[in-house]
Amino acid sequence: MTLQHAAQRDAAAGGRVNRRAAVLVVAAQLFNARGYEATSMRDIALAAGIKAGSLYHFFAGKDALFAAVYAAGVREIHAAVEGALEAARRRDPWKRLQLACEAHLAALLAGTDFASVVVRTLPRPGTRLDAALRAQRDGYEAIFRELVDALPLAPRTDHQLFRLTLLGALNWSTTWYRPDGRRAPQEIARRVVGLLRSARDKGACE
Amino acid sequence: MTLQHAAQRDAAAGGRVNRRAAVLVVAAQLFNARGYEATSMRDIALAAGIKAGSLYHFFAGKDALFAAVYAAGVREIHAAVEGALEAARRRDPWKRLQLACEAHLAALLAGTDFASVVVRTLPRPGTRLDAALRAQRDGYEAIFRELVDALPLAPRTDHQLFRLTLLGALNWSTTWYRPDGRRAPQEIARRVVGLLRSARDKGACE
Amino acid sequence: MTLQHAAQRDAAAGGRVNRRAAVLVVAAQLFNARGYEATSMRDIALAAGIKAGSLYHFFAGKDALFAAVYAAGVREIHAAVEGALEAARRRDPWKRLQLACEAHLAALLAGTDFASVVVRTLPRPGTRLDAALRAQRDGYEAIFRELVDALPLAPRTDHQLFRLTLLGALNWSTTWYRPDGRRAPQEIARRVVGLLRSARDKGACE
Amino acid sequence: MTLQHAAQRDAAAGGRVNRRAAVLVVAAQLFNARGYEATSMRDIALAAGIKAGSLYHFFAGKDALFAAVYAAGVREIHAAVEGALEAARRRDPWKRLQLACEAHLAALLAGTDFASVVVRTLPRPGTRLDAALRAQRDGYEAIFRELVDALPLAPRTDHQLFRLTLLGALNWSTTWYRPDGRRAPQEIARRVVGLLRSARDKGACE
DNA sequence: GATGAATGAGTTTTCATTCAT
DNA sequence: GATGAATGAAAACTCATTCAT
Repeated sequence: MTLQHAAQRDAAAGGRVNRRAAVLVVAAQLFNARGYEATSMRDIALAAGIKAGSLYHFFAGKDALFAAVYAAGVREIHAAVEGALEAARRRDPWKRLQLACEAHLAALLAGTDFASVVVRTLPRPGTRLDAALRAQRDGYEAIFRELVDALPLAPRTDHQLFRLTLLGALNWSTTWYRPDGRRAPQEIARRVVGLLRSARDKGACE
Repeated sequence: MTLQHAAQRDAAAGGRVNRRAAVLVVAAQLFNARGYEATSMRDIALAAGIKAGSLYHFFAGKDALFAAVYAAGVREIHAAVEGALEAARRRDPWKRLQLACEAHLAALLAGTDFASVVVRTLPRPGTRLDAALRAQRDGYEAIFRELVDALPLAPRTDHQLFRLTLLGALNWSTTWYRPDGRRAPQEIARRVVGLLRSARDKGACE
Repeated sequence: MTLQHAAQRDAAAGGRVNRRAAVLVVAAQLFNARGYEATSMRDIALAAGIKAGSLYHFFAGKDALFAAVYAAGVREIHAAVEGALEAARRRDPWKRLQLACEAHLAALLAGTDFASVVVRTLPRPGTRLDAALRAQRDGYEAIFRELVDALPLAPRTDHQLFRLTLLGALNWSTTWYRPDGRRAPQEIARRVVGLLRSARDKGACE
Repeated sequence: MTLQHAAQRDAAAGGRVNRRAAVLVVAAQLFNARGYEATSMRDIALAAGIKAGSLYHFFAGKDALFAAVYAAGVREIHAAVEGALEAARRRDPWKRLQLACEAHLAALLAGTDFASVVVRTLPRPGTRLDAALRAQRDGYEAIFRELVDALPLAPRTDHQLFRLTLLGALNWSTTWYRPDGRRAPQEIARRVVGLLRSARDKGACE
């Protein structure tokens, strides 16, 4: 959001201010639409209105550019979720989880391309890039570890698997969600949490 | 499974038998490990022990080869799930869903590369390839539509979202599952279903 | 003509008789439509209803196949012109030239693809193929040398250039002639000869 | 001419100046010597002293490169003929036609490879390239339409066929002309026009 | 005769990257 | 900062030809 706004402001101002930010924005769009491999540096340069060689003034290479996009994506989701939790500091654990999920999914499905990239453009496993990005993502997911651990779940519930199931269901929605659908991202998130809540916190069945 | 076995048998026999099947197997491995774009026809040919040009005797092009791999994957998962359901024809709906999920996840996480490709190597959206593969997958997912519709879910439950949540959680596990983990695919599947079950069916525990 | 008829007869008879002739026919079509380089042996095989490898039972290679097509074309034009001249043995030289030109142009523009290939698909100069084909064509063009030499042209007329001008004008028509045009090949030929005749044989101007 | 001179000057100067022009020159040579299909981008790059990939900085592809060569050829012939006509504005129609033909044939037979390509390297009919080039050529040939229409030809003479005959005879000479021949291009042109003139214009000799 | 498989050399084209200007 | 030129490596794919069956 921030990045995109900055870029748009610059462009509108005919400004030379933050070319780097503008590059990031179009790169995010393209990576998101076509994937990492299928997006060429030339494509990005063209969309950014500069020449391919100029990209290397801002980023060491394609990997670095992608990493920057990814990092921006993680920051964006992170900020959205933290913001939501900030505003609900005193609510009960389920409500907090629900709000976090709503923010998470809104960022993924209705936010900028930066957020989508994080979930949709998986770095090739095993690469150096992969390790770097994984670290970023893990930092973010720690939030959900805390949120889930705070839930009054039945004993013997596997908290880790609960978290992975929840995030998996949410993240997977990027493969089927269509913006014109009849459910807004927030509602989807609320309902998914609802599916996993039910009798969970009454300690009933395992 | 069949394909891989056939190919290995042939190779072991020093046989000339089914080169096409052997190509499919290594292609599945590579597509799975690196993704579609990052896997070159040369890589596949090299791994298959033939020259790159020879691939075009068996497959019209890279797209066609990928489609064949994908189709084999869908068939494999489909067969596994249908087999499991066949053997449990008289069981209650939740049990049937659980068995289907176990078979689904076992195929994805412990099966051949064909199965994994279906979930992990998403074709670029909008391509002709994408449409073709989507059709194949949709056919398979119809099974789960039936299984979910058969559940005694609380009224006003969104069946579609229930199904998408379940499959999302299962499919997403391909991004975090490690074979050396302490949970077998079947157990993971059982527990995920458990998380979604709980009091869903009017509070009764299985 | 002969070749094509033979091939059609064979095909109609479901016959296995003269596969070679059938290959020649489709090769002529393709060479004519696309040129030598742009026509692949596979294309030819496909159009002939056989597999590419089988072509090599009939022809030593692509060059040989083309040479055979070309030779058939030369023979065809040759036969047409000789036939016309045969039937006009006693006519005056201009009439004989006119009839020859009519036959020549009819073969090129309204005959089989064999004839067109001779004029439209020039072999790459300098190749062995080129030399071979040039010989064939030269044999044929000798006819026109005789016909032109028999004309009562004004003294000091360059007979060779007259012949080259005439044949050039005729042959070049393959680049602009459209079958739906308002002039039939024979009429075109007659008129071209007419343009070159005029006062020629009155000994007037040079 | 201009292009070639520029390129040669650059090369002689060891200059870095106009690589694009140099590429055009060698491309014209090769297209002319071998034809479109038989000339590879590698061949051109090699002859131009650059790597194959570098060609794509100057031309979008092989088609575009050929089109550029062809356009240069048309321009060249066009300029030569217009120049000749310019210098003979007040001459009689037959003389003007003769001068145009001389310029045309000199360009084809003794000019650069650009000019020859126009007549000798026919694009495959039906392709997009074909249509583009045909338009270029048609523009040029309009000159001859005017020149022929200005002739005092006998009534009922088909002007179009007269023009096609003339140009056909001239253009076809590229298939038999050898530079060491005893007739210079201009003389050939003059004589061809002479053959078509004769008593055409009401029996008067020039 | 016929063919399916295979190949080696080739095709056009793309791409991330470098660097002198 | 910016770029035009250049490159080396690689991409997908084609092709004429061979040969065991």
